[in-house]
Amino acid sequence: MEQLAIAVDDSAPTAGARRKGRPRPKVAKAISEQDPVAEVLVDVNAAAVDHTFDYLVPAEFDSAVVPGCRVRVRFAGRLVNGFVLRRRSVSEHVGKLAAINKVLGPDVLIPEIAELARAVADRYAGTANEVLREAVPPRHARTEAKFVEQSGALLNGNPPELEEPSVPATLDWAGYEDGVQLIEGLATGRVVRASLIAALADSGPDLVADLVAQADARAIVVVPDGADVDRFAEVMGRRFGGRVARLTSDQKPQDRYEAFLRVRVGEATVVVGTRNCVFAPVAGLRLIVVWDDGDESLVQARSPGWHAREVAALRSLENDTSVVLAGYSRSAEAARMVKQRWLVSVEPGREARRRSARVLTSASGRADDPAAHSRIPRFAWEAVSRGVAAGPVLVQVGRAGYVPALACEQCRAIVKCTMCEGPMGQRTRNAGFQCRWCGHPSDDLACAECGGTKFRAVRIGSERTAEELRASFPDVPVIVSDSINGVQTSVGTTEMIVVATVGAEPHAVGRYQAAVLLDGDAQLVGAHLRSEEQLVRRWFNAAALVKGESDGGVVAVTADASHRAVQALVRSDPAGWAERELSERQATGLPPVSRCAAVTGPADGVAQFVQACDLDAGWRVLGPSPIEGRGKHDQHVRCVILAPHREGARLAQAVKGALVLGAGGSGESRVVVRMDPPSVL
DNA sequence: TAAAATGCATGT
DNA sequence: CATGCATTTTAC
Repeated sequence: MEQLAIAVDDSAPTAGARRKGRPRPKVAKAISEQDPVAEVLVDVNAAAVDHTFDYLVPAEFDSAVVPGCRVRVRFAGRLVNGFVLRRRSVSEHVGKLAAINKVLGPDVLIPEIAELARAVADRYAGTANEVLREAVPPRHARTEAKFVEQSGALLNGNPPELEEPSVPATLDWAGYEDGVQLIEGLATGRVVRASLIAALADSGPDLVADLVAQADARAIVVVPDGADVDRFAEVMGRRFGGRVARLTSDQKPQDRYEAFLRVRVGEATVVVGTRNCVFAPVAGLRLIVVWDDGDESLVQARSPGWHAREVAALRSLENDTSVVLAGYSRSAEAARMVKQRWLVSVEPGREARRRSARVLTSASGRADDPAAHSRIPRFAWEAVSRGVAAGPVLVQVGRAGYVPALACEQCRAIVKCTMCEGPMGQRTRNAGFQCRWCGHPSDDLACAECGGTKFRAVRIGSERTAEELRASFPDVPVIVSDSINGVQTSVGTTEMIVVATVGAEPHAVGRYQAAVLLDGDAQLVGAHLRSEEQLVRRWFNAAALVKGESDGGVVAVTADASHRAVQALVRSDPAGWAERELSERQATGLPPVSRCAAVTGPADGVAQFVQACDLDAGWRVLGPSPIEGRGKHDQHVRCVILAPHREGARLAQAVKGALVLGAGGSGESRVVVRMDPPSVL
């Protein structure tokens, strides 16, 4: 083939600097002989440009332009980054091709992840770019240099020597129904997909380490937050040594990129991290574990809002990788997957369940004496008092602060913020009144309904709970772990009372002697679709922090003892609870039985958008209904489109189609579309 | 998304 | 028929 020489405009766009009559110099650049065309996914976030564009490969970059490398290209007049996905001999594009401007480092995006990003974008009606931005951490050139040979490629091809993983399982898997099958299935290299409910007495990291060991120590472990990463990575590190890498969102850019590259070159094959690590390019990946998949931090915050559980499922399908959703409870989604037989259920048998703490409810103790108008009912109080004689005691509360919500003493109306309608409260004992949403302070508060100026607390926060406990147990240290005082990740074995908001419970070394779960009733009535599911999840997570019954471990729940959520805890039966919850959602046709698209924005924009979607006649459209006015978006509405789960792909396609046509609008009239948001209704 | 291209009402 | 602003189209 003759050498291609094409006039290439490679000068940077210098606006205004160009003078008339003197055309910009065009230099003829040599183009690669072999496969001169590169398909580039440009980093421009618009549904309409969510596909590759062809560029010419200058001969000087011939060896560096490989699938998966980052490049800089001229697109629509500006220089943008992009990933090379393929090289080809010819282009289908009829117009002129521009040349790649610059190559930014080695191939960090492996084909498997490029395909996964595409699949995730399709599933969520988003773009591959917005997925890749989080799947591949930002480049850090100095760090990268350490991993790159002179050729400009990652030192690949000669995989590093890895120490053999320690293989044996350390826990009693026979105590789990179908536990042995799970372990053996992994060990023999089969693709297994399971929903694993951990026995409250077993440690999560130990369980997961067993699974990882069976999978050849080629695994990804996704956990909700940084504290979990530390706990899990420590145990993994003990068993798999240098093969473990942490990949979290709170790492500094260098550390994060270094960990990523250690995985990319095959030096690390066990990844423990927060949600983004589900995209880690582990060589020969065998298993993905998602821990506590009901936790909403596993949902990507930005658009398109993918869930690590779903990404893991897609990756498992595309790549024949085993997947285990594990935790002390079971999400409604996991229950659905079990029901569909896509996942097998692995749960503790009778004996294993018996090793957990004893659960006390108001039905199990003596009735309260009438004088007790205290925050903590008598039976729970006794649990604290007995427990704290022997070790740390956890008190789980619903909200942070002193008084999270106030009501007018006369008319009982909840006192709302004059700026944003948010609930007014007090953060600490001596603080003034302040809005919990927007922080707007108010010294002279008056009831909006009747003008009353006397109020009573309708909710009690962590701060005031701690105050009561300090008064009752003057000799015992009481610490608070919440968003105001800071979140404590662990406490020791000494006697103390730990007041923590849900999700902020420190782990106790050697576990708590007792736990008291307050505010359950309040969380059960505010009923959003998922509030009960979240509560059950938090209860089981808290119960797993407590010693077993044989060591005197006690969990006291103050919520209505007849409620099925409480019953699930008493019987230690999260699977049964999830199954029942699922059949209830089945009856109402709500997620996860259906897939949904939530469209939010100004009323006319939302209506136009829904109109523009090519909806199936069988799908349901809920709304538009006004959304809670926080700040200035109070005119906004929301429509929810519901489709049967099996038609989810078509729903995403319909929504994406409208987005591509620009039906999303722009500026003030822009609408936001989310597939399967964690909270509908 | 951001620029370019086209459409369309308004004004001389 | 020019001019400004809105809408649509295109980007390699």
